[in-house]
Amino acid sequence: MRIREAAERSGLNPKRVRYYERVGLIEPARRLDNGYRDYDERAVHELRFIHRAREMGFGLERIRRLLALWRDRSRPSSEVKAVAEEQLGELDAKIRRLTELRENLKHLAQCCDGDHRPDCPILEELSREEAAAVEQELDEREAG
Amino acid sequence: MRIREAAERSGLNPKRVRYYERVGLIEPARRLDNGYRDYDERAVHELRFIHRAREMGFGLERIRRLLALWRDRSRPSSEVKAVAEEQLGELDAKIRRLTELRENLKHLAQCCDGDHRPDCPILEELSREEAAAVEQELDEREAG
DNA sequence: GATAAACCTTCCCTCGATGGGAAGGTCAAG
DNA sequence: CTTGACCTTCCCATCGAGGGAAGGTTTATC
Repeated sequence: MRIREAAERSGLNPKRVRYYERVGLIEPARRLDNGYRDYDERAVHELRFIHRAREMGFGLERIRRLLALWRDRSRPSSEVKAVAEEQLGELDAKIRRLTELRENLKHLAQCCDGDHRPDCPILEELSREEAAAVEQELDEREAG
Repeated sequence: MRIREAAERSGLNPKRVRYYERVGLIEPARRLDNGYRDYDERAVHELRFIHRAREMGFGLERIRRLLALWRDRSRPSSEVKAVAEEQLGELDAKIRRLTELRENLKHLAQCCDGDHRPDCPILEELSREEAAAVEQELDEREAG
């Protein structure tokens, strides 16, 4: 099976498959006489695993660890769960940050009339002179 | 005022200031005789504006538009609001996506015993043989 | 046997928004 | 005169790909 078929059957495309090989996520494929990569069912399974893990939002480093655990038939499920908890922690952090940004911006946007006049609390907020800048400067003078 | 001071007073660092200049977010700075960039208070105000907009989560292209509106004293606030609404839409989409990922993964992790045994619903989910793959293949055969 | 198409290969560039660091110029204090 | 703190430009790395060039192979069709 050449790369296109392996890619299609795992939900990927050839570029991504080559990329995953290049970064060492999968073993370098065997080559046919003409230099083409040659895949078997086992490889397709691994590629599908990677595809699904990407869909679930895992980064490639985390997928690398999940693959190692998957291959190890005697893994303790606690280790898999640990990877998942890490991922969950990251997701939580990102969601929290984005939600803060959203709430903040939503508030400002609600306060903006959105008419033909130039006054806008959003721009005012962005250009506000702030005590923080002064504090920062003081901090740095003292530290230096 | 040289770049370090301008950067500090706007909450940035010199690298970012040069970068913003390079991508055309700010005008190229005047140069001193020795080639050093020279900034005034107005430049610091712009840099601070950019810094705060970044903190609020805006990307540089959106900031470019906000800067243009900020400079235009006769802007209608509706245009500023429109930029903010775009940003809000993006934030919402990202949050929705991340929340879906989180709920899905949280569910799987809860179902995982997390003990010394190898059985794990997370790995099972990732390696599950799926009708979807077959369907996709069929779709593509038909299309081709 | 020619030709076109659909593949395959490697290689490099692009994205966003920086950070790191090299190599070299400038300036003030000790 | 040297040290150190600046400044300059330049290139490389990140993450996870996609785009596309340049060139080789195979398959189908005429």
